[in-house]
Order: sequence, then C-alpha cells, then structure tokens
Amino acid sequence: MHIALPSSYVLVIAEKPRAAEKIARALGSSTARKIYVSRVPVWIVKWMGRDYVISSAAGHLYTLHSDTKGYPVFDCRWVPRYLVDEDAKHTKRFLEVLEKLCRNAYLYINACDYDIEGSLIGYLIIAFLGDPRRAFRAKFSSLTPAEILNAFRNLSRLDLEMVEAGECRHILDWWWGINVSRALMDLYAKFDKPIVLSAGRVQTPTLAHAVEVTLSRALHVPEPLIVPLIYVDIAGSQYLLTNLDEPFRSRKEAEEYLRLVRSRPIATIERVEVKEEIVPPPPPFNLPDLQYEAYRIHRISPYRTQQIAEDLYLDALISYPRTNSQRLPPTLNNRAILEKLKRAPQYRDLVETLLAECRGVLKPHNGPKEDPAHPAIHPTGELPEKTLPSHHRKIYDLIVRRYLATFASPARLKHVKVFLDVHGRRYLLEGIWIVQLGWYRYYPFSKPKERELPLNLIKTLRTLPIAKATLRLTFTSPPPAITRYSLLKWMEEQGIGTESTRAEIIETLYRRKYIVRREKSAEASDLGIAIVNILKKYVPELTSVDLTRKFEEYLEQIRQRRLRCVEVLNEAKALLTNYLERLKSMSNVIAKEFGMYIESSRNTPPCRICKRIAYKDGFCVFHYEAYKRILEKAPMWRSAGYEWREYLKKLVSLKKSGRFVREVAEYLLRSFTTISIGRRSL
DNA sequence: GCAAGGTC
Repeated sequence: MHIALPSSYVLVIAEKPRAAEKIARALGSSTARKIYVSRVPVWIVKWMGRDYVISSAAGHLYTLHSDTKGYPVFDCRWVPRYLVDEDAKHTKRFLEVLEKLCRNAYLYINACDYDIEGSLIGYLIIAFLGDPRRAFRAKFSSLTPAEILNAFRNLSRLDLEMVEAGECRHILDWWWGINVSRALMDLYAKFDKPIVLSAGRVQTPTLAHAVEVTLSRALHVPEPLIVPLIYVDIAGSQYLLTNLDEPFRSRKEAEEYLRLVRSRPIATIERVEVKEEIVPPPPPFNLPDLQYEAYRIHRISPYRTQQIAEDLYLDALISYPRTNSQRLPPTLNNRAILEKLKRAPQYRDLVETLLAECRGVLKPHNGPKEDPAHPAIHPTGELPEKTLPSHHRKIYDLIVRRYLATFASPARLKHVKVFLDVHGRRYLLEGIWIVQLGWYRYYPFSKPKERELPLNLIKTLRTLPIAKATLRLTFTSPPPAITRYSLLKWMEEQGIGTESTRAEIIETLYRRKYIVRREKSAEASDLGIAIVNILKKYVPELTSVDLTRKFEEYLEQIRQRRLRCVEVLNEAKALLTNYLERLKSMSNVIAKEFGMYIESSRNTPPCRICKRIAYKDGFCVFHYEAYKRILEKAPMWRSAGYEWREYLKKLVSLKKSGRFVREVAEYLLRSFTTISIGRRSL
C-alpha cells in the first residue's frame, strides 16, 4: 500500500532509525505509519492535531574534510560523508531522504540523542538542508514514551552552544590529528621508505601507555626473593601455608630462619575467621561487561566481541549490543523469552530449573549503569537457524547464561581463614566452600574453586605441627604484558575515547604496527616507541591525556558561553603552527632519532648488540639502560648468594628477565668468555 | 592517507 506524505509537516530528525521508531510510537502510538524511502524508514504520525514526519540520520552524515595537501592545514569544512569516505556509502541514502523531507517541512525538530554529538548531527542536517530559524530541539535522556512526550510538549530553542562545542571538538581533533600525522609521515620518509603513520588525542596517549608497559617489561631486572615454604600437618594431610610477610632478600637470614623453624617445628594458631558470604547474582550484560567476560573466559578480543555481538543482533538472536545499560526494563517479557529458549536442548534443563527456583517470579538483578536508548543485552529467545561458528556460539552462550543468572538466587560461600605465627612470621591457611550454588549453576564462569579444611578439628587446636619446611627462591616479576583488553580498560579509566570508538582506536594502533603481537600477548613495537619518544620531545601535549582534559574544559566554557569556539581555535592554531614549524626545521635531526629506536642496517655507528644507533658506551638507548640496571642490581644478587657470572647466567635463563636485559647479560657473558680464552691462549 | 566521533 502506498502512503502519501502530508503536503506540509513538522520534520523530526532522530539520530538513528531505532530512535525514530521509538519517537513515532510515543507520539503516534498505534496510529504511527511507516514507509520506506530508499530503504530509510520514515514515520508519519498525527499528534496534537499536527502532521509529523519522523526520520533519522545514521550517526554523522557530514565529516570534516580538506582538499589541501601538506601541512600545516587548517581549512577543513563539513562535507557529506559519503563523498570522502569509502566506508560510508550507506549515508548517501539517509542524506538524500532527509533532503527530500526537508523541502515540505514548515518546522524542524532536532531529536537526536541529547548529547554534544547529537546536537551537532541534527544541527548540520538542518543547517545544510533545512532552516535553523524554524528549528527546535527535543531534549530527552531516555527513549521511554513518557520522556519523549515530555520533550515534545516542552520543545527548546536550538542548543547552539552545544553545537558550537561539538564543532569545536571536531575541528580541534582534526587539526591536531591530521597535521601531526602528516608531519610524522614526512619525517619518517627521511629515515626509511614512506609508510602510513598517525597520531591523535586518544590514540597517542594510549600508545604512550603501551610503550611505558613494554619498556618496563623489556628492561626488567628480576630481583631474587627467598620465601619459606611451610607445610602443616592436620589429621594426616599436609597443607601449604601462604606467606603474609615480605620474603627474605638475604640468603643468610633466610637460612637462619629455616634452622629456627626446623629446631621447633610448630605453628601457633593466632585467630580463626569464619565468614559467610552472600554473592548476589550479576547484572545483565552491557557491552563493556560482555567484552570483559569474553576476554577473561574465552580470550576473545573486545573488538571481535563487539563484531560478533553485532552479528548476533542482526540475526535477531540478541538485543541491541551497543549499550551501556545493566538493566532489563519491566516491560520486557522475560517469561516468553525463557519459554522460547527452552526449545534449545542445551538450555532446556537450565531454564526449567530456573523457573522452578524462582517460582515463576522473574526479577532481574539490575546493575547501576544505564543507557538512555537501550536495555541491557539479552537473548531474544529466537534460536539460530544453523550452527553458529565457534566464537559466535561462545558469545551467545555467555549472553544467555548471564541472562539466566541474573534472575537466579544468590550464591552462598563459606570462607575460613586461619592466621598462624611461625617464629615471628605470619602465615595464612585458607579454605572456601560453596554452601549454595545459586546463580553459579547458570553462569559457572565465576564459580570459585573450593578448598576444604578440617575446620572443626582446627577449632579445637592451639598449634599445628609443621610437617615440612624449605626455602624457595623466586624472582620479582615484570608488570603484565598489554593486551587489547588491558588497553581498553586503561582508556576507560583515563576517560578517553568513547564506548563505540575505543576498541576501534586500539585496532588502529595494531594496524599501524605501533603495537605487535608477541607470543601470547602484545607489546609496543620499535616504531611505536619511536613515535612516542619523538612526540614526547616535540609535541608533548599529544602524548598525555591532559589534552583531553584541556578540551573538556574548553568545551564546557563554550557551552556556558564564557568562551567562543573561534578563540579556542586561534590558540590551538598558534600552538600547532609553532610545533609544526619546529618539526619541519628539525627534520634531519628527527630522521636520525628514528634510528635511535628502530633497527636498520643503515644506522651508524650501530649498538654492540643490535642495529640501532649507538648512544653511550657502545650501546643503543635500550641496551645501555638495561646495562645500567644490571649493574645497579648486582649488590642485591650478591647478598642472595650470586656472584657476577652466576648472576648474568641467571638473567639469561630467567623468563622474567626483560628482553634487553637478557641480551646484555648474554653479551657480557660472551665477551667475558672471549677475553678469558684469549688470555689462556697467550 | 592522516583524527575522533556517531551508527549500518
């Protein structure tokens, strides 16, 4: 059936099709009619006696662009995205439909998400295709009918302060990012054959963090630690105690302690703690929680998880995944979803147990995080038509189980902690029981490992006999290696990037080969280290999260009309021009600096160990730093019983030694051998 | 080609 548009109407512009639908249903309830124009959904409703046409963008339909080559470049302007972005072809349809709809509209309402980006997305459409003088803003913080109706009954004027702040943010990011990226590529081309490089307000601080972790691992000199291993005997079984005090650094002291323990092998019970813990069921998933669990349990990267969740969503198996909400709305028919899930053999028993357990009362254990547009991720109850690929199946299973678990009863644990004293040092013996399985039945990935202790017997005792006491030599560990997930978490903690961009920005760092896989984890590459060190020296702002903080302050001032965008831009332009001129004038020096960090057979003079430029004492920056640290820690190792040569050998064999440390230790051993053989031959 | 930000 063909439905004609009214001859004149109020045009409502939402940010995305799903929001348009919510608005249409709120205003028009059952009378809302939907048509498709070029596959873009357009809703027609009558509300308060007026005709409304409701359609949507698909995120940003315009982007900043400049035709100017080289740098500095500041002349970017808004252009339709599909013209300059191969991956944005679909935005053409949306833009053309809005262009048509704008022609017969007598009023425009910007009903995009009520945030800085939404204000800008809607404004640009109205400014380019409609008329801002006949436009209003609808402000709602959730897409519930009540909020939407309230927003439309109380329309605001266009929020031009928000628009100005949004545009300012876009331009600042573009100026900093494009200019510094171009400068880097230019400089690199003087060192080696040209490659694509980039830098930006979010990616560069993240890379700087990756570099810091990588270097502190690669330069890690393990320190020897001596830990007493004490086994107590309880009713014929042996239990290893956990050390609560610092390990010994000196072998002599540790051996004295051991002699003391063996001379009187008794542990005194200081205190026995018994605690019941009630573990509430988890909230349903939002996207970050799902990404965290997928990585923790299946080692699936955050980016991949997001892609898989989108696939599952497009297959109608789960709800919209790009949500920050940990809440299931009361309107959701959980009963119906569970009944449908029951058709899957692997969930039938679980669902039946759950329904029996909660006697049909399905109350989700909602979390605190909310999202204006979407509920928490949940299965729709639809079942896959064919077998899902392995990773898809794992993600789907996580979502289903987490959804079931959120309705289940709490789990109950019993913790027992026995605090002991052995000759002045403190130890712990721990037991844990699952008293009631609760939600772990549905979501076993969080179930703790049980460890039983003869508690009743322990309660009657004041001492425990020591069955065995020895010393174990261990070594300090480097910080854990970076992973896609640890970077994502770091960005979240720092408050840089957004929900939908973080995972992608991390992929950019891998694509540029700034971060590379190494064994099971990842590390910053020489290229990544070079970029960070060079930018730290010449464009320091870009390597720290402070730039984001500065932007945030500026934008807030613009929103309060205490500052104008043009003032902020003038300041940024002056600063950047200065930096870029310096980079240009120093280009020969900087080209050489790449050789400090990146191995190349053309580097002269080379390091004694690798093909970087020698920096000091014949070593490159990294091997020199490692050499310095090895010398610093030598006394500590001597007191643990290692003379110089044994120390170096141990550094070579230890897995915990940093890469540069091991290479220097190998080198020192090698040159030591060469010298002694040389002498003998004399 | 280069940013970061929306969403498909």
